[in-house]
Amino acid sequence: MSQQDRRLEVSEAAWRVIVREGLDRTSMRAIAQELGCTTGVVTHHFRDKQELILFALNQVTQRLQKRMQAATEQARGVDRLVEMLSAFLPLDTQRQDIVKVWVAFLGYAIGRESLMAEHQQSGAQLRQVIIQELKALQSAKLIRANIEPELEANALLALVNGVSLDSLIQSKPLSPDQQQIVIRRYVNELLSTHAIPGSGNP
Amino acid sequence: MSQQDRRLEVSEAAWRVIVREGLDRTSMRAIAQELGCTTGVVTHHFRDKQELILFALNQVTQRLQKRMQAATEQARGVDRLVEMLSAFLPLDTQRQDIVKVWVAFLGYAIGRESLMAEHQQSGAQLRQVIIQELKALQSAKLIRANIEPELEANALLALVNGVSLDSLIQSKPLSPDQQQIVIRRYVNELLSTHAIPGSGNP
DNA sequence: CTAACCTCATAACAGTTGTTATGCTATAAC
DNA sequence: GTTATAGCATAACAACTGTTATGAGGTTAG
Repeated sequence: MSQQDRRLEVSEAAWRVIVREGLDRTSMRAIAQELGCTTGVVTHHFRDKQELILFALNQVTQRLQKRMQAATEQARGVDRLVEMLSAFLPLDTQRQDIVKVWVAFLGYAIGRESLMAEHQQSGAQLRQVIIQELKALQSAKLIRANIEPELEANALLALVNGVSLDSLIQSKPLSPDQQQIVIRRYVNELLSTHAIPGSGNP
Repeated sequence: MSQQDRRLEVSEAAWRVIVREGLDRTSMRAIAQELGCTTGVVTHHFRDKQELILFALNQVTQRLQKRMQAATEQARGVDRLVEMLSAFLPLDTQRQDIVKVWVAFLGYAIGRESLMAEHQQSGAQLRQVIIQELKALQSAKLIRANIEPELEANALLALVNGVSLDSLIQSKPLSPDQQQIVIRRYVNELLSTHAIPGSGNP
């Protein structure tokens, strides 16, 4: 087993503890115990806890990007945009865990400028991908020309993030079908075949 | 100064520490120091830390509800719905702090069933208010009759939550104007005068 | 005045934290 | 076989945590 794989094992053990017990109770000893080892493993493969936390956080964004990349090659046109956005939705237990870990890290980043910067960086990357996709759809005349991709990219990511949170904080959360309906409803608003209401375009 | 006021003072000191240093670094001693006292004040007015955390969290939801209530009495029709939703947006520094504290608590609630239940409870309350408002707008024939208020309430709250997070995790966050535009764009989709596209209504 | 009480400072407690140093064991190099 | 190194267990460290007990000072009630 390579060193990189061992780091991944530690990181995944950390994930499990975070989801089960919370980030603040995710101590070095708890991670080691989850892995069936002692803290020696953790300290040997990671300089300190901050490096471990950063590694585990990067695993979150890396998996999300991988999922979005996979969705990119699955469909075309507007459907592809919807698929890309759906990659973030907690439609299965795996992605539900990702959301939980992500939220735990986000809350942990409050009051920590450097960690919040990590979130912003990965957020900016995702934003760029969506912007590119929106511009391509505009060129293909599939969505309206009078919308700003930079604004709508934020809006779409906001909606996806919000729907993801919904599964955590709502006692009656949206079903997987409903989650995608909500996304599609907003995307519909961007279609070029779509009637334009009075307000909303200053 | 009444006991209740003193509890509020402690709670507000806790807020400041949370926003500045993060929830996990918000110790009893840090709160006391922020207040200019010792831990004696904190331990005297709160049985233990859990009670303090719960009180501070309830302050978040209470303030949000108060803001929404105030918005309710300010406008009518669809504008009132938009105003109610805008009450949650981080349009000023005060509400930005509320969002930060809220996110910190939400991340803290991961792996803590009881705390997450608190979030779900307040979420359910807000949901009910929005559902009632949507039903009223349906009765007034201001929004379409063929939408499900229960679903759209989740969607609207999801969008609001997502836009709030956007101000934290996006390097180029939406401006206050843009935030409301996004909300209004989705609400427009619900208007009865609005054309209905092919998909999106199963 | 005196006694009760509320408010809070102080100090000590046991437990947990991240970090570090040390040493064991197995594998690989020569 | 000897040596070197990687992988890890173990233990000890100081710092910090929430909690509790004790007592001081000020206010109020009788």
